Amino acid sequence: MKKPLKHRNLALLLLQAREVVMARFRPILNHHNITEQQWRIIRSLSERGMMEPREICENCQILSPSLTGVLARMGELGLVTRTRMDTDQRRVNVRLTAKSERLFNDIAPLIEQEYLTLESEPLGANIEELYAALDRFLANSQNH
Amino acid sequence: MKKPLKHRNLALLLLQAREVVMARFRPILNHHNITEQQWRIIRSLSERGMMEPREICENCQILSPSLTGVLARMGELGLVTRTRMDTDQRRVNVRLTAKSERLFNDIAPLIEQEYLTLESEPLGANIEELYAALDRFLANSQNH
DNA sequence: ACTAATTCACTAACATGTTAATTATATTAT
DNA sequence: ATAATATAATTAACATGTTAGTGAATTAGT
Repeated sequence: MKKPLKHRNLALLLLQAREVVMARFRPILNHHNITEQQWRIIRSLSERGMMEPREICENCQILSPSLTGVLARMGELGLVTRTRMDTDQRRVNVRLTAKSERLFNDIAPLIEQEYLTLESEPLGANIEELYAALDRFLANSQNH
Repeated sequence: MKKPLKHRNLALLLLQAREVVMARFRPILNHHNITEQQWRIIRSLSERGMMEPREICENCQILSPSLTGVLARMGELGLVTRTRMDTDQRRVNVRLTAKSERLFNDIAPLIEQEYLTLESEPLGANIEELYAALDRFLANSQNH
C-alpha cells in the first residue's frame, strides 16, 4: 500500500549543499553584522555599481516584497542610497555608500580566503564538477 | 582600487538552481495548501514512519526553532501527532496521521510526474551529472 | 488624445530563518 | 547522592520568504 517516491529530493540536496557552503561563510558575515542577503546585494552592487530593485531581485534571488524591507534596513544602516529615476518615477536606483564599499573591501578578502581553504580540503576535491553541473543546469533554465 | 572577488558565488548558484527546481513543484504544493517545509516533513515521515524533532531538523534542513512552529501548525491542521517519549521526557515522537498519509498519496504521483517531465525537457539533459556532483560534494561534508 | 493593460515598488498577513537565551529533563563526575 | 554538565525542545526578537493585493506611473492600442 505504501508508495515511496522513486525520485530523490533534488531541491533538498541543493539546500543541503548550500548549507554546507554557507556554514563556512556565515561566521564571517555575522562577525561584520551583515546578513546573507545584505552581503549578496553588496557583492552584486560592488560589481555593477548601480542597480534597480528588480535587477537586484533577479540577480540576488530575493523576492520583491523581501527586498523592500532589506533595502530599507540597509538604508537605515547607511549601506545603500536609493534615488528615484527622473525618466521613470516608478523606478529607483540603488547604490553602495562609502561605508559599504569599505565594508566590502574588508570582507571580500576573508571570503576569498575561505574559498581557497575550502578548495584545499577534501570537500573541495570535486568542486569544479559541481560548478560545471550547476552552470549547465542553469544554462538550460531560462531563469536568469 | 576596485577588487572584485575572484571566486564565483557558489551559495547563490545553489540557491538559483534550487529555485529553478522549486518553481516546478511549488504550484502542486500550493494547490494542496501545504508549504515546502511541510512537504519535506511529510515526505520524510512517509519513509521513516516516525521521527524525533531533531532528526527532522537534520533530515529536512530546518532549524529547531523553525520546526517548533511548523510542527505546531501541522498539529493544528491534523497533519501530525506529537507524543512525548516515556523513557526520556525531553524527547518527542512525530508521526503522520491518516489525513496526511492520504495527502501524501495524492501529491506523490504529481511530484513523480513532474520529475519525469523535467527529465524529458532540455533542463533535464544534464540532471544526472548534477545529482552526482551534489552526492560527491555532500559525501565529503560531514553534514548529514 | 484617451482608455485599457502593464509595470514597478510597495503593503499586508502569515510562515519560516536566524541567533541567543531559557526551561525541563538526563547524564556525568565527583 | 549531589552538583555540575549536557541535551531536547522551546521562547523571544528580529529578518526574510511567500502569496495576494494596492497605488502610482508608464506604455500599448485604438
